[in-house]
Amino acid sequence: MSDLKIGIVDDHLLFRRSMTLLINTFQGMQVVVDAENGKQCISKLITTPVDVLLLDIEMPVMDGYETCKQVKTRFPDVKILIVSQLSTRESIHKMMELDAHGYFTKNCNPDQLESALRNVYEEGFYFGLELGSVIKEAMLWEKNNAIPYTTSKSLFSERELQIIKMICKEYKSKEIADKLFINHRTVETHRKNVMDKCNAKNIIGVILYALKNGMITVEEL
Amino acid sequence: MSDLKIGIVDDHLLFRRSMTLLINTFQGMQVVVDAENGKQCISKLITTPVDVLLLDIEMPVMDGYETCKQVKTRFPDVKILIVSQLSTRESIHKMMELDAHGYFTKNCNPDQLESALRNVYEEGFYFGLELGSVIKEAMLWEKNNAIPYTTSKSLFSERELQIIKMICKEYKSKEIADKLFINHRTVETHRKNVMDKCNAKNIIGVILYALKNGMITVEEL
DNA sequence: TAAAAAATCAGTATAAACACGGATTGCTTG
DNA sequence: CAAGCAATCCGTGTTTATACTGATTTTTTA
Repeated sequence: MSDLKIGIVDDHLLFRRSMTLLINTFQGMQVVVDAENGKQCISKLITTPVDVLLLDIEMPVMDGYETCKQVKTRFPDVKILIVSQLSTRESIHKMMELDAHGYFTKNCNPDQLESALRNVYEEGFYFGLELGSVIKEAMLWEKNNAIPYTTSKSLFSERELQIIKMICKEYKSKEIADKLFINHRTVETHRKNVMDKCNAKNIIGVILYALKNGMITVEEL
Repeated sequence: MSDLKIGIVDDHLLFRRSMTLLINTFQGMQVVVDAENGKQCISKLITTPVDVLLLDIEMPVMDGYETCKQVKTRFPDVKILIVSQLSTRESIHKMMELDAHGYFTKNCNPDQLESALRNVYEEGFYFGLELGSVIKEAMLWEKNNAIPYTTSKSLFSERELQIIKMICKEYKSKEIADKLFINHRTVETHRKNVMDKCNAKNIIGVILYALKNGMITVEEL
């Protein structure tokens, strides 16, 4: 049986190189693709096939979410393993929507990485143990258990998040209202609601809350 | 001659382990200390001396700046090499104030890491090549050259940054004024000034500008 | 299908932020 | 020393955001 071919996509060269070294110490695995962003990754995959792709979420040029989508459609056999600093409900849910094959944080144990790569290839999916509580709750939900799924949803609705992002673009309530064709008082209601949701005294608290929890990123603004 | 003893301080286990592997491939180097934060690092250094300490800036519990200070006073022979995602003027200047022995970003080349470790130990300092432009300007300044240092200073003054941080804590101008024993109109003047400095329409623009440029971080808030 | 949540609109009032002026003090620097 | 800048103070007025209410419609979900 030939080696398991691994690809790494991360914007930090040092991380890529040291990870390559680490992975090459694992029996029967070999890193064959190394890209610093999604665009580069896609073009490399055309000439060099991989079995499992290690994909960072936070990247410039083309981020992990977009890359994941494209790889799945263009190279459906490639298993995708998301690597991230974030372990929020939101980012995990977002990944599940994308139907990636695994997820673990940079805090994970090297042994976990080895099993992650194997599991993803052999069984098709892997979850880092450090995400246990989140996964447990999701499974309980699947079993129609007492813990309702709604409690684990994103704190903000899509609309609210949209408005928060526009506030970050320095738009005033009136301007946002005009762009969304709604009343400016509605925008103000949304502002009030999101402030209540995260116990913020003003909208700045909401923005920083969203940033801390990865609902929005500095890069996208 | 015995091996160069290296210590790694970073909150990401995976990064520490893979870096350890990478460094151990370098001739005459060995990682002997591995800590996930400044506190743990200090206690480990008491029993296990190192020659060079790889120090991450962004960490919970005790960050890189504080750790650097403490290591320098308690273990003056240890050379400190800062590893960071940031390569802003501010963070570099901050490091220079702390009198660390080297600085490079996580984007650097593995070969650079090897030379960094050697240079730091043998010559006492190292700068990553990717910081070239910043260093060049700093050197030109030292030579009393045409490029004035003031043009490369942080956009915001210390006072302004202090106030921006307090705004992020959801304090109102009046509350900030009370805490700093100044007039609330003065705080408003500061708000106006920083908005002008980065062409922001409101204070939210200033906060996001500061975040984008690493003057403040989501973690510290 | 009934209940819950999200999205919408709105009145009244106050508080806070921002705009545009101007000014003084002290410190650094060419 | 003159110029520049940071930090401080302030008056006047407008705009925006927030507080405290209440409500309807549509969508989602249990």
